[in-house]
Amino acid sequence: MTKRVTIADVARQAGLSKGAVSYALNGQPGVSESTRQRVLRLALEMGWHPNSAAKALSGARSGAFGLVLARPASTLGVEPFFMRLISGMETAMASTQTALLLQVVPDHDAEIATYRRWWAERRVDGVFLIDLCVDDKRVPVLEELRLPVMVVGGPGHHGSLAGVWIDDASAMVMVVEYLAALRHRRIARVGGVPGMLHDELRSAAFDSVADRLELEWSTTIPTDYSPERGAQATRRLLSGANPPTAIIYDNDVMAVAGVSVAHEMGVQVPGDLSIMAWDDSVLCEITHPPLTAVSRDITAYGRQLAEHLLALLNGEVVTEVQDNPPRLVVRGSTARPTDHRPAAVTG
Amino acid sequence: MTKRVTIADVARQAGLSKGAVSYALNGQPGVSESTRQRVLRLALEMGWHPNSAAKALSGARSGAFGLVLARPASTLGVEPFFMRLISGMETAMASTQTALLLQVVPDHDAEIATYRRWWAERRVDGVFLIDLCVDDKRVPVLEELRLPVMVVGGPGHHGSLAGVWIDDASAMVMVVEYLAALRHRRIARVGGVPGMLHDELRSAAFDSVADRLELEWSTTIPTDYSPERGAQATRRLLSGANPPTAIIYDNDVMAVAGVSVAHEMGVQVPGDLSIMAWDDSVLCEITHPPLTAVSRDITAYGRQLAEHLLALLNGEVVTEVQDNPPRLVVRGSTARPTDHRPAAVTG
DNA sequence: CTGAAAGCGCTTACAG
DNA sequence: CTGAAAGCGCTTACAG
Repeated sequence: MTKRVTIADVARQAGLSKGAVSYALNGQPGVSESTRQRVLRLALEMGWHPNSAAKALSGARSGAFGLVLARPASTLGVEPFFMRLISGMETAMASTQTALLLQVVPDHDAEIATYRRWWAERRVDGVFLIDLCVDDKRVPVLEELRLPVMVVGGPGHHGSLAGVWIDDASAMVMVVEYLAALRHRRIARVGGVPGMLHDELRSAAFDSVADRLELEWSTTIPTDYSPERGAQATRRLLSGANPPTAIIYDNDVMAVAGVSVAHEMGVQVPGDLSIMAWDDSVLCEITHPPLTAVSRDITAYGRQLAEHLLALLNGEVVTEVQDNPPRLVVRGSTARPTDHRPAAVTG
Repeated sequence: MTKRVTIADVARQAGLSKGAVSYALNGQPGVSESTRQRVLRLALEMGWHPNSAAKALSGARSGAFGLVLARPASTLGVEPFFMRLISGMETAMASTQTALLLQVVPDHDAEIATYRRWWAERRVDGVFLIDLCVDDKRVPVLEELRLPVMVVGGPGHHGSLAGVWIDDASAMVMVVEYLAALRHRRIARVGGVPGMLHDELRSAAFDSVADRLELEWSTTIPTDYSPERGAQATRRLLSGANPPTAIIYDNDVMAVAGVSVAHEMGVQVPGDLSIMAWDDSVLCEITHPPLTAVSRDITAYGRQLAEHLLALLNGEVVTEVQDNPPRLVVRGSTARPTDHRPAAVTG
């Protein structure tokens, strides 16, 4: 096991040419079924694996997909989202021996430079584009490079690139309707980064449903998804003269931070304040009270994305695919608000 | 930008042979300084990047390090540890254009198969070995493959492989001494998976310091690092006749779960129960009360590991390196225990 | 200091 | 159905 087995070794052992062995191994026509079986068995016995560099150089695929994360290292570890997404992707990629190349960079310019380098180096067969923004400058670059891309997000705003999206807007409607049904009339949202598409979509949906349901009051406070900013937003909301009775947080970590702030300020959850987290995770289950959350199957989403990128490489036409809609998981952090004032609005 | 620039293009443009250009580009002797500068400038202008497959095939490095994570997808996202480690590694790797190949597998057998495949495919120049166990069966395989390896852990138990370790044993002594100084005499530990080296080291250190300090009582409950098991262990500990006054958790997520269980059971933190988390993270800061924790600079650790793996590839001798020791970050979850019984042990 | 040539291990037309 | 050969884009002895 100290020397690597090449296709020439297998060919010699089989008494065939390298070309014939290659055809047999790759399921190409031009070789009899019995020969193919014999070669396959022999390659397995001899412990042959294709040299990935040789394979890539001779025009085949590099056998890797790329994922660039342009978030600060500090934020990265916090949300379970990424690791879930990655492990979902790998589930689908494992069957085709495709590896995942991961790169962490500081910003979108460095991300674009990475795509250009990967393209020139022929490093990857395709990439996943994450954290899609409105007017995203990465999109035209990827279109120009003609690198196969699967966008994590949408709908729309990714030009001619393919993508898989989850319907956050409908989920937001569901969430607000749920809170309204509990008789909440003052609902706040601790949002994400304006300009990021999913944040814009959630904001727009939130505003429109608040309008339609004729809520007494509603507002969105933008954040950078960090627990610090989530806590700060919560303090600001709760110290107003007429605080909200429910807050929707754009991620799990900020929601947990929100619960802590409520505790600190002596605000009862869910008695005085209902709290909702957007992405469900184990964090939502272990806090006290456990958090009602919008749950998306991130692992399945990752799998979908990888499967569609593989399909794209196989020449299938993929444009915009919708993944399963989020579900509402009701736990202990949401309830009908305690009435401190005379009922006015509700009939 | 639609056609990739090769070394032949650069050579033609420069009026040199491909060999000369290669020497110039790689800083090899055999080319004048002025020629080298001219070639370098030209390559940059033309947007040349080496085709990674060609480079790897002609005997050079593949330009990638591999990391296999053999943990279930469910556990993966939860601990911020991995993403921090990874982003630290990438910091060091970015300067040498080395990419990180990430693979998630179900168990150690699949992990070993991945190493064998990567070796045969010449996919990676080296790998990081994580979650080191006592009598780890991955170690002899990697020794046999002669693949450059940097072990994340130790000390010892990794044969002839190189590794970087953090002194968890001393940290455990520091932690227990701190709790003992607060007059805790009944200390429990919610540990990790027996057989994993760092768990064994922490357990041994815990037992020995408990012994030396003549604690009234001490115990370790093993878990799988999941919050469920952490919560379960906490319930068991707190419902005993004579519960501990302090619990040390082997990760942040279980510590947070422990706080929730205490809340549920009406146990005051830190009045009735002091809680300590092993790896500090933003989770420890956002809970109420914020958690006292053992803090390790995971990003720096990742950087160290990558730097040493690069050094190993450059022919430097690396055996066993010790990284900075952990620090104790005192927050609100630890305090002197409220005395419910007549003082007996302390003078 | 420079150029021509072989070779890395595959794939893929092209003849037989 | 099979074999001999060229080629992918680099690196690296080997001559000059």
